[in-house]
Amino acid sequence: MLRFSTDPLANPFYYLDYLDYLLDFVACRYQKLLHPREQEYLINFQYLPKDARALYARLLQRKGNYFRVDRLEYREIEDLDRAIEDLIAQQFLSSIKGQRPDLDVRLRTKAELAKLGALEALNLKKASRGEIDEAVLLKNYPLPFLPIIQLERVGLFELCQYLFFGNRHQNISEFITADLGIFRYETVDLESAQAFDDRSLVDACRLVDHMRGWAALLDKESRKLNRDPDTERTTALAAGLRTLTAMVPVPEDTRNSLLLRGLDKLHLALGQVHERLGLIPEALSCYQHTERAPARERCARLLLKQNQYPEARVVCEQILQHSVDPHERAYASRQLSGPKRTGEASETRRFTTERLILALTEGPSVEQQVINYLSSQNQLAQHTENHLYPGLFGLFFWDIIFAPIAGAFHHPFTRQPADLFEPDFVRCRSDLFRLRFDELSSSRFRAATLAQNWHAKKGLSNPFVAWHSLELDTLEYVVDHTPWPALKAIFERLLSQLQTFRSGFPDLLCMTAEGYRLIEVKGPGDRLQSHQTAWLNFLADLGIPTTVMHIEALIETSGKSG
DNA sequence: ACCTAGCACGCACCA
DNA sequence: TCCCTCGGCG
DNA sequence: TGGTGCGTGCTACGCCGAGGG
Ligand SMILES: [Mn+2]
Ligand SMILES: [Mn+2]
Repeated sequence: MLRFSTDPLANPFYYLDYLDYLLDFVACRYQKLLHPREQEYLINFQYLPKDARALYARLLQRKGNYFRVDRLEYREIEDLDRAIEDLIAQQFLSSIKGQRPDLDVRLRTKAELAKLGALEALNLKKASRGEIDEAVLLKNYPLPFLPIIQLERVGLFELCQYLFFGNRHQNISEFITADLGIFRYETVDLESAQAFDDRSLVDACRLVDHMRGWAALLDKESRKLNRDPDTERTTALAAGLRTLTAMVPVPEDTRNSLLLRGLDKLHLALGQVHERLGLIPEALSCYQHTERAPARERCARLLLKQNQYPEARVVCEQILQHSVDPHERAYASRQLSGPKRTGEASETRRFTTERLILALTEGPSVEQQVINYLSSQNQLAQHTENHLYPGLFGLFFWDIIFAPIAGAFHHPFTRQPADLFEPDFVRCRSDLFRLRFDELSSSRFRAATLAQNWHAKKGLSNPFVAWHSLELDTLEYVVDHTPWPALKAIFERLLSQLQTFRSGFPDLLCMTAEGYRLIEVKGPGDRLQSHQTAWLNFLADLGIPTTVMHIEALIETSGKSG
């Protein structure tokens, strides 16, 4: 693995080691994807003095692009002014000199503005921060010079980061949290690892990511406008939404799943905002660009709203034919089964249902209170929910999940292979899976693999294994008390669509000497969700005792009235 | 994949 | 005055 | 009354301190 030290005493420039590693990694593997100008800037950067590179690395990790020089305090950087000069000379920083009066206000604290008399002069003693910024700027209140620098070339470093991680949310701090052991990652083979091999694809992915960011902003704005309406802002939002929607690219290379996944989510997000604004036809056309759930369901609902019954019916039939998403399927079958009658569920329930009256208290969760109750009845229960069978899956198939398939891993901080939730994840590893299923039919192999991987991998990130909420004993107990055909069927269902079927498992595992049962707790007002019903039925069909426990609050009859 | 995903909860609306 | 959020940090 | 739809909030490293209310 990587040899780093995050100890600032022993290695004051530890964070620069990380940036250097990342840039070097990118320069080696992605040189062909970088434009000549970009390569040039990266070389210039590496030739800068250490202080300058360190300052840049520090600022790159901070929020925003503008910084007050008088507020910079980094002990390891000996000559700050020199570092700033060097960075400015190579255009990695620029100096803001009076061109941005808004920054002169925004980067000062309220206390500072008060001391300068701005608040008193403009009657802003009780104003909020936002009002102050606006008013001081508007009134052009004279403020003394404030040295401010602007971070430049941010886009280039974002590009490098994107090439390294293959996503927008991981950054240099991964190096630190990993080195400190806060997150631990499986070691993966990075010999020929490349996240991208085509610049236009990188640009497309980054564009889609940016657009999703804007879509998220519009989403937030539309929620706000739903709460307190404002016609002017609604018009502006609709215009922005139209513009953004018109900009959505049509992918040239439809084989790249990273891009397609981003586009799917973008279409869904835009459709939802349109819906919230009541722009039904526009929402429909967004949803029609993707088959990712719940796009088809939203289509059906909107068509119904427009009284286009035959069209809605067709979409529902498509859902039942092509979608595995339990929510979509439940909706579609409800619609197609005609006018609903009470008590008639779309899918017959094969699990049992119980009622339990408890004196519910404030603090602990309903699930915990049921565990306490069961414990008072001498029954041992744990809140395992989505961690039990997926956890077993993760441990039994660990080496297959992290198998060195081409393109699956491209940096050292990988939680999961890039194609984990793609439809052909299993197909690309079909021999491995076939063999493993064979091996697992031996109870001895199951026991050995479970314990072995538990100890060998303990603490390493795996999307299916929640180390903190599980114990080996519990897993061994469940493996011992589940017939292999049932376990196999659960794994196969999981594998049929990992993203969809990794959730919806019952809350509690309740263990006795003879065997276990699974309990989904439903507090007052809580209801079964479609994917929960689907798993409950599936598990019950396998002969695993499965119960929904509806909790009713014990009403206190004595005490104060009212 | 914290620029998410899964879960519970609360309220409105309907027959 | 306290309390809360958020950003910086290892 | 139960069945729905839909919005919200919580939680994910944890500590510390500045800033704001
Ligand atoms: Mn639950
Ligand atoms: Mn529950």
